[in-house]
Parts: sequence; structure tokens; C-alpha cells
Amino acid sequence: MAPSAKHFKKRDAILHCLQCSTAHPSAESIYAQLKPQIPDLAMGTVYRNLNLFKEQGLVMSVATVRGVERYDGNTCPHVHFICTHCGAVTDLHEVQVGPELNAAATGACGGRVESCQLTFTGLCRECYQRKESGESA
Amino acid sequence: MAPSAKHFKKRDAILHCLQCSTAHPSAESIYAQLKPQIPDLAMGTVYRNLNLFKEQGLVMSVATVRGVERYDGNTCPHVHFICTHCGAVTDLHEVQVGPELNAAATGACGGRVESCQLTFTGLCRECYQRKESGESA
DNA sequence: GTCTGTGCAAATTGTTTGCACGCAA
DNA sequence: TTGCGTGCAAACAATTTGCACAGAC
Repeated sequence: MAPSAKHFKKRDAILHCLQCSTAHPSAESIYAQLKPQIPDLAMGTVYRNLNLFKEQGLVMSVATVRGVERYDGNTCPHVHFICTHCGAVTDLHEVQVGPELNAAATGACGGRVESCQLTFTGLCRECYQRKESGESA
Repeated sequence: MAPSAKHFKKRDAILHCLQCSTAHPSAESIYAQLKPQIPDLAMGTVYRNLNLFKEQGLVMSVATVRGVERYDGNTCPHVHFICTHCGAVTDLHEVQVGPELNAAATGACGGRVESCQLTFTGLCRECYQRKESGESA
């Protein structure tokens, strides 16, 4: 009855993993998280489904951090923060990109703007505090 | 006398190539551009210097487009546009990120914000026009 | 002599792909 | 029987790295 029978078990698990996480996981970490529950999961499957989801617009690529691609199951436009020290990617829902920027970009590029990503980089709270206390010690 | 004697010939050439280009080249394309003038240039050298420049803050990484990293010799903050069709990366100097966003991000992340990148994706003028005329034909 | 920049080629690593199998319709 | 999702392992491509040498000081 339900279309998500046995046939889509892994696909659903991967999507669910992405949509329920705010860590913006990499393919590798999705695999690591799912592997215990689904022992016969293969990396190829993770990558294949990830690319499928991207095509379908269910998932987007946030950034490539230290050579590995990070994904986001939340496709509503929002701002990201990347910690250069620990590699964490977090959402900054408090920061908003005004529509006027989009309009300006459309005018400036002369073509069609489809999406917009604002990303801040720096030190996250944990790494910042650790660094401060380490240096002052 | 000048420190940039023979010893820094390739390093200088790579940096110059980046700073004079607005195409946000990849390591590969820097190599391709320089190779005719400097036949004994090696990819390893390009990558090594690129990483050095990044550390020194002379150059920044703009984005990873289709799996290849793109660099920018212009480190003044500015907005980018990436064409999903041809992979071109261009500057949008007309669009500006206000300082209030930076402040908001600093507050929201709780750590330290070091840089900010606003990137639009879509179709550049050429690809957009080509697509339009192709479809309406 | 020492230090730094580099060529070269091998190694590493993230990602993709071909093939064969198994379940669902 | 046909089609799709998948495991597995090989293939790929971008990037990094170890080693040895050459020129600068």
C-alpha cells in the first residue's frame, strides 16, 4: 500500500537522515550514521541517491568544506556559517537576505538567477572559546 | 636587488595570473594558461603555491564548481555569480552585502565571523539567451 | 653549506560508474 | 518479464606529497 515499501528503504533512510539533521552532513557521515541500522548499505548508494535528490530539488549542496561536499535537507533559503577550525556547518536563521539583493543580482548578471547562498566563515562558538581560553592560559 | 628574481619566477607568474584574471580560474586553467610561457611548470607547483597564497590571504577560494576549486585573486569582498550551465564564475560588483548582515551573523553564530560570501547561481547572459533562442526556435 | 622553490611521479581521497543480482509489479 | 534500487569493486579525477635537484644567499 504505502509506496515506501522495502523497495525504497535505503533511499528513504538517506533522505530522512538529511531532513532530520541540522549538521549538514557529508556523504561519508550519512553513511556512517546509517550503517549500523542498515549493515548492507554501500557508499555508492548514498552518492547515487544524493545526486538524485539534488536533481529533484529535495536536497541541496551547501558547500565543499575541506574537499568534501556537504548537503542540506532543508531547501528553504537560509544562511550558513562554516567554522574554519572544526568544519562544522550551521544555520543562521537569524540572518536574512533581502529580496532587493536578488533583484540586483538578476539585473547585474543579465541572465537568470535561480538561487542565492550567503555563507559566513569564521570560528564557531566552541572553537572560539577554546581558542580564547587556550591563548590566555 | 628585486626579491622576485629567478627564484620566484613561477610563484609570481601564478599570482599575477590570478590577480589579472576575472575568470576565477581553477588550478588546471592557471596551469594551462602559464604552460606555454613556462614549459617546465608542473601542476604540483601550481597547487603548492595556490595553497600558500590562500594561507597568506593573497588569494581566496570562491567555490567548488563541478568538483573543481575556483580561485580569486581579488580578496576585497564582493559578490559572485556562478552559471550552472557553463560553469563560468563572474563578479557582481553592483550587489553589496550591508554591514548589518555581518553584525547579525556575528551575533547569531556566537563565535567570530571572519568572512562572508554571497553567491548567486543561475544562467549567465550567454547561456540564458542561447537557451531562450533554442527553445523558441 | 643551507634553505627554498620546483619537477616528477606516486599516492591519496572523494566521487562516479559498470555489472550482476534481487525484489516488486 | 520488465524495471528499478542496490552491493561491490573498479575506475576516475582533483589534489597532495615524498624525493631529489638546482639556484640563491
